[in-house]
This record gives sequence, structure tokens and C-alpha cells, in this order.
Amino acid sequence: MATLADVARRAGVSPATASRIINGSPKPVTEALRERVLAAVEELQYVPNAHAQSLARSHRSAVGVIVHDVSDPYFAEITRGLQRVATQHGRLVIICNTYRDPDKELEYVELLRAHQVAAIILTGSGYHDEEFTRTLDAKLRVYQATGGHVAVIGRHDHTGHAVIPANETGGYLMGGELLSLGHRNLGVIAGPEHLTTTTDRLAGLRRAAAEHGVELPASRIVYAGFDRAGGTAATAALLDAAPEITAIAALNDSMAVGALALLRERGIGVPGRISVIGFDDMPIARDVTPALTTVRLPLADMGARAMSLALEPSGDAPDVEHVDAELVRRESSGPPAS
Amino acid sequence: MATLADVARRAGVSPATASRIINGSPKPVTEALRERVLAAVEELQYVPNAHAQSLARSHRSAVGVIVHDVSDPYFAEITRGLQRVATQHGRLVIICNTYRDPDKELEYVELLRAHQVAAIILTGSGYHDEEFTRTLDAKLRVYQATGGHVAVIGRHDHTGHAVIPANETGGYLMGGELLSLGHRNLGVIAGPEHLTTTTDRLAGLRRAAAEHGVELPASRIVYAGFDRAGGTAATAALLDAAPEITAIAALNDSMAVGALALLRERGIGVPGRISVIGFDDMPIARDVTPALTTVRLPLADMGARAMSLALEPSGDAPDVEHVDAELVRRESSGPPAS
DNA sequence: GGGCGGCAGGTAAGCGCTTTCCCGCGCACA
DNA sequence: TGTGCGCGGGAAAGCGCTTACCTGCCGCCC
Repeated sequence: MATLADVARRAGVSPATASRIINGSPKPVTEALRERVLAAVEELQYVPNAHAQSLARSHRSAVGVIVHDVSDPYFAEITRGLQRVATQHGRLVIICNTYRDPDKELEYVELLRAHQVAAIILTGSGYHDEEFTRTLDAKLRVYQATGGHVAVIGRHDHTGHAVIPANETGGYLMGGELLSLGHRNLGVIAGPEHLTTTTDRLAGLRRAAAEHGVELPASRIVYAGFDRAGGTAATAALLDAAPEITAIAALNDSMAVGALALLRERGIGVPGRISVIGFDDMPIARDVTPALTTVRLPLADMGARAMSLALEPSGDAPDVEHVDAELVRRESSGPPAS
Repeated sequence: MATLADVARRAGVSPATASRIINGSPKPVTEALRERVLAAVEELQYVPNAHAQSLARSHRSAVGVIVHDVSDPYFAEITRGLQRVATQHGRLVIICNTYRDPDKELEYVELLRAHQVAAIILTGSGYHDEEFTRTLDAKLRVYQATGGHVAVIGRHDHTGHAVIPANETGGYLMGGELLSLGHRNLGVIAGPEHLTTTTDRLAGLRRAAAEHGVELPASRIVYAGFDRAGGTAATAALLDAAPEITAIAALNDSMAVGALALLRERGIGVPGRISVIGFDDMPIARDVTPALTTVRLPLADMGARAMSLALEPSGDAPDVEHVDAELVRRESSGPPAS
């Protein structure tokens, strides 16, 4: 690799001058030298070593994002928003996939710290695991103590910037929709029980049920993975345990898609025999059959807002932005068969 | 941030010793010192500065990936495969989204070079643009000349490691399927004309048509963006230009999904009135309505193979792996209405 | 004409690590 | 007892860049 010294030598100037010209420093430089240096850069195809730069300036330029899995449309959408804002700020985004392994989450915080990122964005759900939460919080604090910015999406027990989706309200909306359509026998297919996202959405659902005087016994709630496969598995289990249900509330769209697939396979009409409602409004929700009634969260926007919070710290106090959930009626829900 | 010097001071040793202990260097160190250093690391929550490390060792550890858009399921799948292999090799992946802007592609190659990545993976289609291709190739060569590894997915005019999907054969498969079902009036909704992916797939389609003695006039081919919106727009245009068609070949699944959406909206039965066939077999292909008949490409696997080629250079000669396309029959295709 | 200010450019000190080389010690050997 | 060797540990030289500080020169003023 050509170095700055090579460029300087070739242009017959000192490294300092070369550096100033290349970085457009405010220090004035003769036009003749400038041209010689720029020519040398071109001939040598010189690109400054980013590591050396970040070592010399103590200026952090990249930002880190920790997601469960970028290829999951939920995170893909959020990431899109994150990227957009980061790029506007001229910052490189380092994406870390934990594949839902809490240990990896911890590791990645260290790794991002090692890479001197300007900010860490934690997406995905918080965990109901006190020890893990404490450890994570401690690591983030250490990072913040050295000037790092942190923003989380979702409820994590960490004080700092946060974008918090209305999971409880959304759950309430799902429940309200199904109940006011006349359903009384609801089943729920939920993500892992130790995720705050699961419990928050479920809490809203319970609140709606309670208001309508409807039971939601434990046997009607099946926990599984927060993905398509989890959705089919949970639906199968639910159908075995409670064949009388007329509606299924899926705690995210991926699970809802899995449910739809299983119901189709078994020849169970949706919404004729069973209504299905999802959560998140991922892009594919409108393209499945039947188009999915769901609770919309502005995913890309949430990502953008989190990145903005991290990159444009408005003040010293931690900023918390709540984002609203909104019901989107499509074709997978209807009144129960009478 | 705590530095190595801080750790050394606290443990009462030299930075050299601290470094050796922390990195598990082969040089033997007394157990007592080791413990003192490790304790200091813990107390100070020390994490080595990755930039300083990569400067000191001349060892490149990250790898760079250039995609059009990670949030596009096509690239999301490929990225998944890339990540898997990279993680196995203990390497960090830097993902760069070009949003289909060739200039950004060029910029990102420089940026990744600046970041001293060990390898650059170029995904996404090649361009029919001689100047661009030459510039890109030149930049990649410079990178390779300094020891960087390059692997591309898809047909790019660049000699080096490559994973090349059977786009032509896949196009032939699409065409063959539709034609042997009895369709004679085909329409094609294609991605941008300047992409090699578009032209290769189209070439296969043409070959199939020729074999069956079927015309495929220019008026039956509509070019648009390679995404859902492009699919709906192209379908609308196609329906206007050639209302007699009984089948639509979409050159990727995103466009097919867009087509399906438009046809549903217009109340046109699929496959009753018009058959639709896609390309790629993205995860959502099986969940749309009707489930999409498509040509499967093992996307995640392609990503994994590309990363392997880049990270485990088998020899000096450039490795080219061809990957097969395979027809997946689902419900969106059928014989034409008689 | 001498002194001084300003200005282009260079010199060198880091940034935080790794690693080569060297030093001093204690041991075995003759 | 003297020589030599092995071994644990430290000193210091970089890795490639930025930047504070210094130098030498020119033109200006008194």
C-alpha cells in the first residue's frame, strides 16, 4: 500500500504538507504544491489508512449497530432507517448480528468499543434476565463514560437515549380489534417469554381482554421463536390445545406469516374460520394471502430516530421518544363464523 | 479510554508484558504477573484499541461487503450466508449499501481499502457500462495488488474469484415452463436494461421462446426498477401495451410480487387468467398469494461460497463457481385459459 | 537599512499498540 | 570458580497519520 510518505516523496514535499492538502486543512498552501501532491495521489492511487487516521485524530467516525439478524425484515427495515441517517452524517455503519444470542450481544459491545465507534445502537427486544441486563448496562456505561453515545430501540433497562415503540398499546389495539369483531375465543402465538417485547405486547392484549370481560387462559398462549417457523409451530400447538379458537393474535408479523402458512396447509379458512392478526407491519404483510391485518410500527423511521438521537445529542438529559402503533385493517381478520 | 499503558502501570509491569499476556503471545510469562495484568484489565474494563492494533500488526481483520440494499430480501439472504462464513473466520463484516448508485460503489471500494479490509465482496449485478466497469476493475486491481482479496457474485467484468448464478439457464427454465404449459403470449417485466442480470435472464428466456417458435417482441418486454414498485409499474404498462398476454415472466421475485399485487387489485385471476413466474425464490415467494412459481437460486449459499473463496484462497488462479438454478413450481402458474 | 511581522513549509512529537532486540539473572557444566 | 546458555522481562522502534510548533524568507515600516 502506498503511504502518505510515498506521496510526499513523489511530490517532493513533506508529509505534513501532503496531509494538509489531502485533507483540505485550513492552512494555506501554494497552488503549485497542491497540484503536485494531488497528481502524486492519483498516480499512486493513494488512499489514507483509516486506522492510522483514527489513531492520529482522536475522532471517532464509525457507528455500530447491534441487531438480531439483518436478514429478518423487521431489522432490515430498522437498519434502513439507521443507515439513511448515518450516511447523511457521513458515518460508516458497522452491523453486528447476534442471532439472538445474548452473549454475542455482550461481545459485540466490546468489539464496537474496541473499534472506537462514535455511537452504539442497540435494537431488538430487551430481556427479562436481571443478570444479563445488569452486565449489559455496565458495559454500556463504561462505554458512555468514555464519551460514547448509546441509543436503544425497545425497552431495555438502560438509562439513555431510547426509541420506545408502543408495544403495550399495540397489543391493546390487536385485542380490541379482534374482540370488537366479536371473537371470544382468542389464541395467542407469542415470541420468547423472556423478551420484553413479548410481555409488553401481551400485556396490552390482556388489558383489552379484561375490558371486554374475556378470558385469556395460559393454555391459549403458546410461546415460540419470533420467526416464521416459530409461528407455524406455535399455531400447530395452539390448534391442538384449543381447537375452539376463532382468532389468532400473532405477536409479530413473521409469526403471523407462519400461522397463515400452516392454516392454509390445513385448509383452514382465514378469516372465514379463523382470523389472524399480526404486529409490526413488515413490508411483506400486504403481500401475503390473505393480506395481513396488523399493528403498524414505523420501523424505518424508528431506526432513523434512534440514529439521530445518538448522533445529535440534543442535550445532556437522555432523550426518550415514544412511537405510536396504529392498526392496519386488511383481509386476514373478520367476524367469527356464527 | 483506558490504554494498555494504564493497564501495565496498574499491574506494575511493562506495556510489552501486558500486551503479551492479553494477546496470549507464545512468549512464556510468570503466572503471578499474568494474574496481576488480567486483574488490571478487569478493573479498568480495558479493551484494546482496534485501530492501534491493526496499525501495529499489519494484519487485516475485517472484510467488506458491497450490496445494493441489505433490506432487500435478495441481498439480505446473500448477506446471511456471507456473515455466517465471515463469523466462522472470526472476521467483522462491514456492509456498504450503494442503493444502486454506481458512484457509491466506486466510493465504497476506496473506503474499504482505506479500512484495510482483508477482502471485498461485490454482490449485485454487473453493469453494461464500459467506462464504469473499467474504472471499477482498475480500483479492484489496485486493491488486489496490495494483497486484498476480491470475490464477486454475479457477472462482472473482473477477473478474480466469482460466484456466478445460472441466470441464462434460469431464464430458459422460466420460459420453458410457461411455454410448455401452453402459453404463447408472454410478457416480461424486467429490471434495468443496463444490468447483466437482466440481460442474462432475458437471453435464456429468449432462447426458450426461439426453441418453441414463439415471438418475444420488444413491446412485450417492459423494463423498470428491480423491486416491488418496479413490478407493479411494469405490469401496468405491459397490460396496456399487450392486453392479450396470458403469462408474465418477472425477472426477479420482488417484481413478481409487485405484479401479483397489481393483478389482484385489478381483479385479474392468477393463474386463471394470467400466470406469473418469478426468479430467485426469496423467502417470501412461498407466502404470497398465490404462492409464487419461481426459479430458485441458493442465495444464502451463494453468499457463503463467495466469502469462502475470498477468505480461503485455494490457490493462485481465480476460482469461479457456477451455481445452478432450479425451477420451483407453486401456484402462480398454470395453463392458459382456453 | 535593520528589525519585525506574517506566511509557507518543514520538523517532530505523539496516537495506542506490537514485536524485535537486548539485558540481567540463575542454572548447569567443565 | 569461570564460562555459557536459557529464560523472563523491559526498552524502544516502528505502524501511518495529524498537528502544534518552529524555521526561514519576504516585504514592510520606521
